[in-house]
Amino acid sequence: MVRLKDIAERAGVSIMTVSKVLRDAPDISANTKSRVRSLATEMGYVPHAMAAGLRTRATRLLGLVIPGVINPVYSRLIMALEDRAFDLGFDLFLTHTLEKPEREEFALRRLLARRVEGLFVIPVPRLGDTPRIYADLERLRTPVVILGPAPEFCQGFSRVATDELGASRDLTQHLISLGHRRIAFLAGHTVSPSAQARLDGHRRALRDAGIDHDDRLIFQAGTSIEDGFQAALELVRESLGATAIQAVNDLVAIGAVNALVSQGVRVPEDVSVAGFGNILTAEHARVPLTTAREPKFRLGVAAMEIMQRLLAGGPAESRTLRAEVIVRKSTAPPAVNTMI
Amino acid sequence: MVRLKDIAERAGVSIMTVSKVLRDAPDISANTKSRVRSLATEMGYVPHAMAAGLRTRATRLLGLVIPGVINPVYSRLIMALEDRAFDLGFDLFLTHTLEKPEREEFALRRLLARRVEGLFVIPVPRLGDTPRIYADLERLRTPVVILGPAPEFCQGFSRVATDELGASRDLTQHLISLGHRRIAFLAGHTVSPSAQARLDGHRRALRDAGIDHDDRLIFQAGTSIEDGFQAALELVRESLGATAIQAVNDLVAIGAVNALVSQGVRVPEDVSVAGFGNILTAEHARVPLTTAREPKFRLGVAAMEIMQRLLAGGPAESRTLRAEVIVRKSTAPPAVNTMI
DNA sequence: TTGTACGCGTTATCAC
DNA sequence: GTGATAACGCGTACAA
Repeated sequence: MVRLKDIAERAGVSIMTVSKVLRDAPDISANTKSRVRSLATEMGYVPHAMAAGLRTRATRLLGLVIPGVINPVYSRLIMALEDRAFDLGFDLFLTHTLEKPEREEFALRRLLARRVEGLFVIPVPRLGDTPRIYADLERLRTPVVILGPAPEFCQGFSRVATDELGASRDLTQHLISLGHRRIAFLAGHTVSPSAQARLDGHRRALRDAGIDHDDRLIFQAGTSIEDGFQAALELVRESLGATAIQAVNDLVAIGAVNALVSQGVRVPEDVSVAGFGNILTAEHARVPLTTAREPKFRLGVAAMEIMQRLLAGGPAESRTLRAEVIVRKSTAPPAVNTMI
Repeated sequence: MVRLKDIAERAGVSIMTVSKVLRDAPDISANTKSRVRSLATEMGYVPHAMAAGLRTRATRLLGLVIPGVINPVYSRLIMALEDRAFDLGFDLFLTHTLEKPEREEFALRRLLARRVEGLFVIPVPRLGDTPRIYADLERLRTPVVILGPAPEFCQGFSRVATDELGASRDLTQHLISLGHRRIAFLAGHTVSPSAQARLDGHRRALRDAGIDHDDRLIFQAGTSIEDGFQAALELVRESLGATAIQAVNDLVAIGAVNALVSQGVRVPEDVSVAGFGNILTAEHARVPLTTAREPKFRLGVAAMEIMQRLLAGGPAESRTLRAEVIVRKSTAPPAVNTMI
């Protein structure tokens, strides 16, 4: 590889002069600049960012530590994150924890050895004390932004997250505003805090609207298309008079739509279906659904904004963003004679 | 940050000795080793990988240049890639091209400046001559593995890809083996080479089985759930006597299932539906579908294998992997009296 | 406007 | 077994 030294020799100037030219320093004559520049191009010079970083003590490196890119819930967030970081001149390391604590610890230590200036982390959930590596991160004052719900031991770090309860409430309110009074809720797994928050939001909206909630309308579904399918089938069998369905996520909602149409129920003419839009991207989920899409894009931008302030020496800060309800050619007011 | 120098001073030995201890060199006394090691731990020493890399001229850095992690088609591949790279001690840069040539070029140049030892690239498709950056990569002899279908100007590089034609043919053969003779095909966009390959595979299977292909059974769909829905509706309207449907991908297939059940057609009892399994992960697509899943995991492993050989100085090599047909409680032989 | 001296944190080499 | 010296490629500080 071509070094500054090589260019300097061929140009008959010092290394320093070449270095200054390539960084466009003001104290170099136009003449020298053009000569050195064309030589650099001709010789195919590629700067050595790491060597420069060693000298300047600034690596412009960031680390992303997530369970895995296979989880589509976070892909928008990651896109936005990388996009902003790239434009700001940072390069981003990608590491997967696979939800394994040892692997997370190992990955973080390796990134520290790379001298990353900051870290974006989706922590591996675990019980017990603060893991050693997290204590180390705090001690080293490494800028860290936690993405999404943070476990207990991450309280000291900055954080960006979605207001899931609020989004779910908004979704229910939307259905209520259309005139729906009996809304079935296909819930997720009870152990999931996020699923719980969505159920809570749903309940709060009902309460705020003065609607008695009927616990029979709440079904334990799960998180997949098939889970939604089965739950909706059961719902139809029980004939509870629901005119709308809200699902814990969009996959469950799609399953519900499948089940409904298979039973001759039209969507959304007869029954409205709404769900939290995590998994399927807008381009794919072209089914008659109303979704509360998590503002993942804005989340990514916010995360990078916070990172910048941390890098500038600012204190930890957290932000919770509201989701937006997106109505896709879809939700309808309750049909007069059709109930399930 | 603690440096070797700091440890050396406190331990009363030379920097060199500390360096050797931490790399577990054989020519250091057990005594010195344990003393220096405990001191390093106590002082919270974190090695400086970049400085070491500068000296050894080995960065153990790889770059991943893809359109965006939002595209679920490649997420499994990326998972496997990162996993293997990590275990082998490589750290991975993530950069998005967003399908923009300028951005791709810029990203690649930045990674070269980081002195990555190799690159995994999903190239931005473009017409015309070999882009400058690709010519540079060849000239620099940078180890590059192209992921997926490669444009003309990437012929010189290594490559891993799926045999899409073969997978589609396998899928059709599976349907044929169940007794289906009239199989509708919901095709993708004609400009997509990949969609074209899948159609070709379908046709070849029909021909090999001696089945006349009826062009009316081929529908232009697209790539989304909604596209599949519309195409299947039209299929039902036209009453062509199909007993099975094969879709260009799993989203289109799901849309088709939706459409069928909405028309009172049972799946898979009445009509079998099959599709290429790209988008939805196995955990999510729990609908009655048969899929030919691209062996993304194996693709990622293969990509890293090739990269290792390139790093060792080996020549460019390419591998095409077969997909596997996965039958999910799904495809059924043709029903006697039900045709669409 | 250009050049010299030195250091960033580490390791290869070879002498002791 | 241990350490002195130089070098990796570059940039800061200051002198010329």
